[in-house]
Amino acid sequence: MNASQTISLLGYALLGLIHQKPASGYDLRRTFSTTPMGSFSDSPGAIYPALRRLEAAALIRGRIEKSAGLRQRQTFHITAPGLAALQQWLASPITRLDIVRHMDALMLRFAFMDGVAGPVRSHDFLSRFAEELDTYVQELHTYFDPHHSAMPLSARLALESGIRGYEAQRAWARTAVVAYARTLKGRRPTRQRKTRQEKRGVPS
Amino acid sequence: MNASQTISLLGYALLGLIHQKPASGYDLRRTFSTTPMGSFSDSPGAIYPALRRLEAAALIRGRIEKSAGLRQRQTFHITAPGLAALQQWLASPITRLDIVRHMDALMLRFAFMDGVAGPVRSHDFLSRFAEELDTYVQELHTYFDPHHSAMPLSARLALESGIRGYEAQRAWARTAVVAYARTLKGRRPTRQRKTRQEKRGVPS
DNA sequence: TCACCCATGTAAAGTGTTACATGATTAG
DNA sequence: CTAATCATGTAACACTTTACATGGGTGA
Repeated sequence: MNASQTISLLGYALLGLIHQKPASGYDLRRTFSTTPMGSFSDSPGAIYPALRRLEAAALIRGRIEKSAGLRQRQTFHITAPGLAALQQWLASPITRLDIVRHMDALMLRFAFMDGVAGPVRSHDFLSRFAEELDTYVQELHTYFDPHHSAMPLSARLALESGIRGYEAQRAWARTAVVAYARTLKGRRPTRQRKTRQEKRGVPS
Repeated sequence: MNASQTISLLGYALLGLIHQKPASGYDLRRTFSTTPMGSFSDSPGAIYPALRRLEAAALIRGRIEKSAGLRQRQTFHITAPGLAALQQWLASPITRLDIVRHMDALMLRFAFMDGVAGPVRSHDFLSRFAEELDTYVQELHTYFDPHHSAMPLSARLALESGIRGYEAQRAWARTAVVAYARTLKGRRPTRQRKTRQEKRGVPS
């Protein structure tokens, strides 16, 4: 509830994973080193301090387990304020800045969205995402068209690569919106109908 | 030549831009705020200290200009060691880690490559890039195939988005390799033939 | 005169990187 | 016995972010 606390992207990644399933620091490190979440560093110097920050903010709580004869192991669980922080983060609007410089954060938010906020929110997020991508792609084109002939070949190609990347994201978002629309089959109230999310998907 | 100095990605971006054309801090800020290089922050708190670090390392040199009646303005030029550092950076191998976590750095390197190292190097870089992408895309698929059915829809889609993105990059790289091959028309010695780069493109 | 653009900077705070350290258990 | 894996941590360092500060010139 403390208004001044900020949470880094790594912090949200940890919070989201712990929400899916309680985990130790070591578990989280392994998630980062063995799954496509590998865009996060698995270094202990990043993860353990981040966990301590989350715990200090009361967003997670650790329980020491001495089950096997191994070294003590602390499993973290999410708290009510932790879940609230996660939901608030997922609900924040998509800005141009997010598109230009924080695509990774947007994708992370979306990855957690079904389990935390439900498929209706996921669908809404995707439509907004596609819209925002659309305007940015147009922006890139209006820069590219008059400038491209004066650029070195590699610079021009690099810019094209970026544009292609954003276009691919947009195409993906559009098909994903359709996938959700099919899943949410027909009736769908104006906004949402109680978030019942545990209905499908989430094994937790 | 100091072996211990490290240069941040922002530092290389500045170095590369200054190599293309001498510029002041303000010029560089405007490049970041008005072109697709906007993935870098245009905040003075990042740029001016970075410029001072580069200058302290003797990679760039600033000349004060008082041309118009405006406030003093310092234009930075690249030095011989600066160009060497840039070339060394561009020549460094493409690693898996680059693909997973530093795609932005790879694209930046490529954007500068024609002007600094010549089109032959650009072509070689792209082939290596496509190869490395290929193995990573396969890696992602071998993770995705057994896991996707157990993932929440949004998580699965987020992963698919990542895979699509890498595949788009790969497709782009392949067409770009062809574009270079056409440009380098026919004869092309085993390695390189003197780097003559000013032949085409670079307006500088 | 007021606001805005040019142009450069500083200071505090927080975070990630790198490298090192510790100690128990298990497989060969 | 040795190496690898489990499991957690600390310390130094450099970097980016954010916010503030300064001061001249220009257009309304």
